[in-house]
Amino acid sequence: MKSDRRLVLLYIHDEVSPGLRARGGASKWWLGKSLTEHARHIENAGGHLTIRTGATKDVLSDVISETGATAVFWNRRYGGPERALDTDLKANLKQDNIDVMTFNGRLLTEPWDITTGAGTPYKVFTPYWKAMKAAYRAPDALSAPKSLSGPDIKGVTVDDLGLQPTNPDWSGGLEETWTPGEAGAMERLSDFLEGPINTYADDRNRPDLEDGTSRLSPHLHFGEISPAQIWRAVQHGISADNFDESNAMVFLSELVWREFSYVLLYYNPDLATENYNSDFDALPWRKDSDASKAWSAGKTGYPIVDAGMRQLWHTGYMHNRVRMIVASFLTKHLLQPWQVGEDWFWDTLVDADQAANPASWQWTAGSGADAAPYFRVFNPITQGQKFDPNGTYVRRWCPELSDLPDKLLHTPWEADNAALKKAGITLGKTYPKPIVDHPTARQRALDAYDTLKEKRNAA
DNA sequence: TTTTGAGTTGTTCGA
DNA sequence: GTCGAACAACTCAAA
Repeated sequence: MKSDRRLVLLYIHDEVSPGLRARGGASKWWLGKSLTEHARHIENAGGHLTIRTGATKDVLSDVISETGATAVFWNRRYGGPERALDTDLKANLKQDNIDVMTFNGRLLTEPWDITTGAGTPYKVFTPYWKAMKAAYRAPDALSAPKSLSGPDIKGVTVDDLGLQPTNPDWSGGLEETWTPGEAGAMERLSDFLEGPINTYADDRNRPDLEDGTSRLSPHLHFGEISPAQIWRAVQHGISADNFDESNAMVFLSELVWREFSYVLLYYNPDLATENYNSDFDALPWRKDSDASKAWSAGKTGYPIVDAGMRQLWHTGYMHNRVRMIVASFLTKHLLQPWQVGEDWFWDTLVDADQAANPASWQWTAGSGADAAPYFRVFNPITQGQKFDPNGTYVRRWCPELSDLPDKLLHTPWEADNAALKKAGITLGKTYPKPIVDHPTARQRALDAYDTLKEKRNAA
């Protein structure tokens, strides 16, 4: 690029173009923090981030006429409505003789790059993962531009976007949990690489451990760190013998699950609303808003489930193991449509992602790609005992159960009156009775899922 | 074209 | 307490 060319750094806050899914509350909070950080970073480098609101098409055309810009650059998006908008935008700009260049800033590879031998997109994770390992080499990092000078055109402030919650401000727990922005992301990565990566294969399943997982998902989602950076850092560590290779590869495989979700989204734009496997259209969900309300409020009476839902509400995050447990509980024990859970997560997760969130919900429900077999119904009691063996996680998020002995912590309904009294618990008052009986609910789920089999056989 | 082996994360039951 | 088998059948991916 010629050195006399100047750059307008522009963020368009577009809430009006058709088809876009409105951001959830937790996502808005993170976005606001992240934009503030990003703007500060750019100011420090001598540049300026311009923020505008409105339809992307209109904003861009204004900015082009104000500045005389001759080219526009952006990173590609993969959701259906986003692709339609971007394709249209590109065509219009080209018609006006504006150069357009788009880049992959979000993924390791484009969703269409890695295909089966037959040229079709992968639908099973393991062969996709093998192909990715064989094909992908992280590019070397480019150095940051020396100067970011550009015209300082008018825009709005981050505050003007109204992204922070007020009345009530529920963001305290998020605030104390996260450091949005590139610096926070880099710190998370280096902390993770300094130790936890070497025990990742087992410890990633332990919600009671503070550092079992990387917790990079929201940073990845908002582009504060790229999967290529992570891949490169991990590969370097493996080559230098700094990391235990098998543990490190499990971590990379999780990064590739994220890629796989984007393949699914790219080829299935309705991923967040429609069953990937349409057989599931016939599944007799129960529509029970009391049940789903108890679930989202963390009042099911199953401690590991409630702990997870409260961690989510408080911090905008839930440990991955617990996500599977609560998702299985909602879709199987309570037989609520997976979309109900997907929606709730969309609103409350700081890492809510249009590919990973629906892909994971569908995986758990059984309707997704490479999904869990229908008879796999997580037992919320044994999962709690296995992965939160000392009850640290449950005690943290359900403090009203704290004084129960470890042995009863995941089954408070089995405590006798003396034990309950000693722990200061009144079931049904200070902590709910189980909303469903596990064996009964499990059987009900298996029966409901069995009807799909019958329908298939009849067809 | 046909065949073959395999497929994220579990639970329960009975020996 | 531990261990292996059953829980289904289907689709995918590659040979």
